[in-house]
Amino acid sequence: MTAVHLANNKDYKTRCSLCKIRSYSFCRCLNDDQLEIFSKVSFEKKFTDKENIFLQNDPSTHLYNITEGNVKIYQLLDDGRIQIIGFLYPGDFFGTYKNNKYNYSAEAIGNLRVCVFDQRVLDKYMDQNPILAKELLNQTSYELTLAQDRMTVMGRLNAIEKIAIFFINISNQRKRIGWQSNPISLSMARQDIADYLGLTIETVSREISKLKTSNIIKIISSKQLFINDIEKLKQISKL
Amino acid sequence: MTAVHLANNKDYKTRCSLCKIRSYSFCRCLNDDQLEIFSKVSFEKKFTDKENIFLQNDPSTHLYNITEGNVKIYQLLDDGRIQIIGFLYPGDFFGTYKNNKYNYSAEAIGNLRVCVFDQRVLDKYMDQNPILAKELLNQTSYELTLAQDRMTVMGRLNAIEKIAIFFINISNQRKRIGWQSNPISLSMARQDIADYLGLTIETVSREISKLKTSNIIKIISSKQLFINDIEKLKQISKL
DNA sequence: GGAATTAATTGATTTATATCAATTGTATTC
DNA sequence: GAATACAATTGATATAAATCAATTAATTCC
Repeated sequence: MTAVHLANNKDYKTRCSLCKIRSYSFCRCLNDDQLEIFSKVSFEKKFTDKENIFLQNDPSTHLYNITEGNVKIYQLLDDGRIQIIGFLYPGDFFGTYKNNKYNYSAEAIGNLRVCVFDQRVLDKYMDQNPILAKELLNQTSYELTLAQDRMTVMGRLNAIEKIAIFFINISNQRKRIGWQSNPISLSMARQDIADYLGLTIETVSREISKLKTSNIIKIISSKQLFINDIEKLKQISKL
Repeated sequence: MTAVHLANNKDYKTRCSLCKIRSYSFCRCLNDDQLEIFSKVSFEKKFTDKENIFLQNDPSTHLYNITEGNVKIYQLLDDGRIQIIGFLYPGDFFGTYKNNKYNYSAEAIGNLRVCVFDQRVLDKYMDQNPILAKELLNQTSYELTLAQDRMTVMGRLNAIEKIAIFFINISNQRKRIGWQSNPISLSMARQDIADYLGLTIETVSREISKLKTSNIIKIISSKQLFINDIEKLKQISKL
């Protein structure tokens, strides 16, 4: 088959056209013809649990889009202190669209499938497809508002308030991708929650226990919990 | 003069073509012809010290670009706690490019001049000028990396480390716009520094005093200080 | 399925920062 | 230029969260 033949054949299935999470992803803005080309400027890659996708300060060459699994992005200090910047889900993108080095390290949580884009190729592609540039701008702007909200959480909320908003956010995240919002599952370890909220594992554990004792949540298992009183939880979170 | 006449007359000066901070601003990506049109989709507005440009949760209609002066953007909690998200300088933009409401309040520090863009008009303009969409994406991506760095500062650095990195950032910011990097001026009050770093005014004051006692900085006046030992300051900041 | 390993919880104590309070320093105003 | 108001510093104490330590719970692996 020639390239022209491929482009004209409506039945031919590209990787993109088969993609299940496309409607949650930045590439949703592209039509079938655009997608045809788009699937040629990207490729798929797999990672396993705890595998690094890239490290902070590595020369940044690619942008990644999650198609399956979860990713943890984090920054490390010389003395070993860690700050988890975010937990990412299918449809989320990470890496960098431009800049010269990655601003954080990225690690797979469980089995992971990502769509990989070469920065320069993506950049060129956008010149022909302003709609994609606008969509990426949209998504990045939204990411920025989330990051700004998190500054307030990190700077001004106390431990119990941080935990409360963390649970509410997970619940909302589930709703957003069409899952039931209530029994929520904590895919990450307690230490990861601590490193995400700027607390210690002991404080996280204690505050969760307090929420349990006051019957606001019910611990099904250490990684699975039921929110008994969402209103009280919202009230505690202050946001 | 007709519109055609205007567009062809190279001597005609639009507001944009006279703008002094354009080279530091997202509109630097536009050529003269594009700028001609661009200056018609924006207008100028002035604010005085402590005046609000907009409040958090106001319906978001405009994007602002600072041409002169400084802006403080912040989030408020019901109980009065405040988190300053950022201090903005000429060339910085704020507000929102899309979304339905502003994610923070914005207030003028001193006399302020801004360039105001209607969201919808800007959005349409980008369809014709992908270069502008890409430039805004670039800038927003960069903003996002700064916000991510700040998560680590807020979540994992202690008071003295926060103050150190704050001073270093101001020094770098000055370099970036071509000012001398050393005697730095703190245009904001101690309380604002505290609200920016997630500390109290007393802690900020004490930590600054410690840096003075250990001769790392020299206080010229409460709003003007000289960095004696930038290396030691960097070392403290951990970043 | 029991031993070994790792993760999470709970307790005791310390510590960094907040809070409360007073003082000093710096503008502003008449 | 004294009087007033506001901003910044310094001191004493309280407290939320960290640290250190032990125990319990949940996985992993022969």
